[in-house]
Amino acid sequence: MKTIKEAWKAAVAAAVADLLREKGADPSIAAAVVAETPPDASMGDIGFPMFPLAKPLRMGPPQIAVALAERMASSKAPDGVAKAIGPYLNVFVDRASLAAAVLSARSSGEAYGRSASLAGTRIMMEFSSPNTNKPLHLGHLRNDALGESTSRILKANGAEVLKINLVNDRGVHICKSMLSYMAYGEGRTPDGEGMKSDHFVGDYYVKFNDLKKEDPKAEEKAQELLVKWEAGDPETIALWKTMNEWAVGGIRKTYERTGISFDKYYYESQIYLTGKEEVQKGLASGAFFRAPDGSVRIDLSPIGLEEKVLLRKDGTSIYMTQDIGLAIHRHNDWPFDRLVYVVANEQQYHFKVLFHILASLGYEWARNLYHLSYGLVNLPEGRMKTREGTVVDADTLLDSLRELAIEEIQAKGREDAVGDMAETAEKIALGAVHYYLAQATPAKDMVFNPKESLSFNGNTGPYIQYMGARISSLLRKRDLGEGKASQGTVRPELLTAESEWELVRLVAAYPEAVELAGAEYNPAVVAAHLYAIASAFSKFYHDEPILTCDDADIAATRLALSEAVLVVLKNGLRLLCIPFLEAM
RNA sequence: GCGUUCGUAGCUCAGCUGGAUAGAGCGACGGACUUCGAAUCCGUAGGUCGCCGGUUCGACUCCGGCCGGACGCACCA
Repeated sequence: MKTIKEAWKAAVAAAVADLLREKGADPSIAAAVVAETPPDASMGDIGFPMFPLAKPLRMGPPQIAVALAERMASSKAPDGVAKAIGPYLNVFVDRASLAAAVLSARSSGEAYGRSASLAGTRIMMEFSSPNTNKPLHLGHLRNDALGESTSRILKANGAEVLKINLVNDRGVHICKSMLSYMAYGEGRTPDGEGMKSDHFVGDYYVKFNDLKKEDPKAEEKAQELLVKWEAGDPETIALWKTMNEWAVGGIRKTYERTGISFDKYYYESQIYLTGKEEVQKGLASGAFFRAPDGSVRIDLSPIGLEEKVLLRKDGTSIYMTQDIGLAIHRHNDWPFDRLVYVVANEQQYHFKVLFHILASLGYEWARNLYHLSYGLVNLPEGRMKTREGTVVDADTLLDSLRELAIEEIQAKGREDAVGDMAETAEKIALGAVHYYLAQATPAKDMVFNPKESLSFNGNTGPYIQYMGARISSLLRKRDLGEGKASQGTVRPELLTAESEWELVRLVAAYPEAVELAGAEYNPAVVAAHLYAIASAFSKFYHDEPILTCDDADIAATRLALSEAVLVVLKNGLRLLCIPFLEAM
């Protein structure tokens, strides 16, 4: 579709340039013609507004459209016709040729929707970044889904992507769960208690609140424990290691469950001291300065901010120091063209400053750092709060969604048709969550309504999965010899119904959606497109007989269209980390 | 106070980067299964796109100012 659009755009621009020359106007403005999509297929497939040409041509937009339509009719144009519709010049592309192109998507398989728009670009994606004192919650699920699916989308556009996870495994919050375990643990283990290990650790972190009530010095003691940890106290390190293994082990299980993976893990405990040297270098080069109190700072007035401390007067580093060192360290590990940080929008200031600092140090690649900022996930009752116990934990959420999916399968009596019911239910649950998270624009805060995501109706992941399952069912039946499709010939020109044409257009436009999603780091673009296709297919399926069609050629062609739709659904769902289901 | 960001149907979200009558889903109401899977489809109701100006042939979209919410403005991470 893209190439067709561009061919028409070039043809229209050429005709406009001719017209401008005839009228003695500057022909160079013809290059600025814009191609858009008319609101309704009955108005054409590509639209060119004539308004901007009115002044230079000293003609009304409708007359310009007419003049151009005549000119294009006699000249050599791509397949299709251009018509004047009011102040627009609209192109009706040749349906048979576009349909033929769309049906060929079947043989492209997984390659359909890939582009080379980012070929040769190395992109490092940092996401998830869990703390090792508690299990993942709903907010992490948004981060993970955004990071993983954006990575897949970038790869689909030809980029080489390295996914990395920075585990926050040190600090006073980690010490709190350790202190709490020292007080209440009595040598218990996750295995002994039959608990998922990250939840086990998380429970002790929560119990720290009890500890504070019993022991007013608990906060102080946590600080002291951190000092012991930094000093390398063997007993402290041993407990820290044990509890971290529990936490990280459990978190990794959740990643496996949700289909998230990383190419490389970084641990904060191993790198939190890096960056000091870089700050010293910056001091030497004059990018930073030493304040009267002895601390090292940077003047941020060039970006409209004040000063930022980079090294304390005692020479110890802070969060920013660490991130400076880490970015440089990573670029040495794997020289990237771009580095994308998937981090909540509350850290916008941090990244703005970080990027400026790295640029001040003279790193060329610092210009291609990007903070993929996303909003909070709230509940209908308001914000999730650890203290109030309103945090929706990821495993529990998936468990309850799975239970609901099982109930639904049972209610429809599809236990046998589905095969492994537990596995199917799990995939539906994952589809529900990942789609719900994907369909919202990343930058915005969103409300997660558990009840709504469970409904499996309307604009949801399961709805899209369902359309995939229906098409799969048609293909199974065809393979079993049902219907006449296998005796017919696929003839693209037979796709004449409006619902068929709508599907052709949407399948044809899918690669552009993937490209746009990549350019914007926005999986919601793919989600919206998939829903549009699923919805259009549902209408088509309802209105037109496919397998049961009497005409063998029509049956074969409609089935071929369904297969093309299936290719898009499969490819698109994969980009969104939503499992595809043959049956549900 | 300053900065960033968001404000579209009762609720949850789209709106192709400035174009044609502002769209979906949920919820409400009313229809469609002896026929390829009804986890579906069709219809009705519901909007001064927060408010006021500006730029433009044209603004939900860009600019300015208000109003309202969120998040920042650490020698915490």
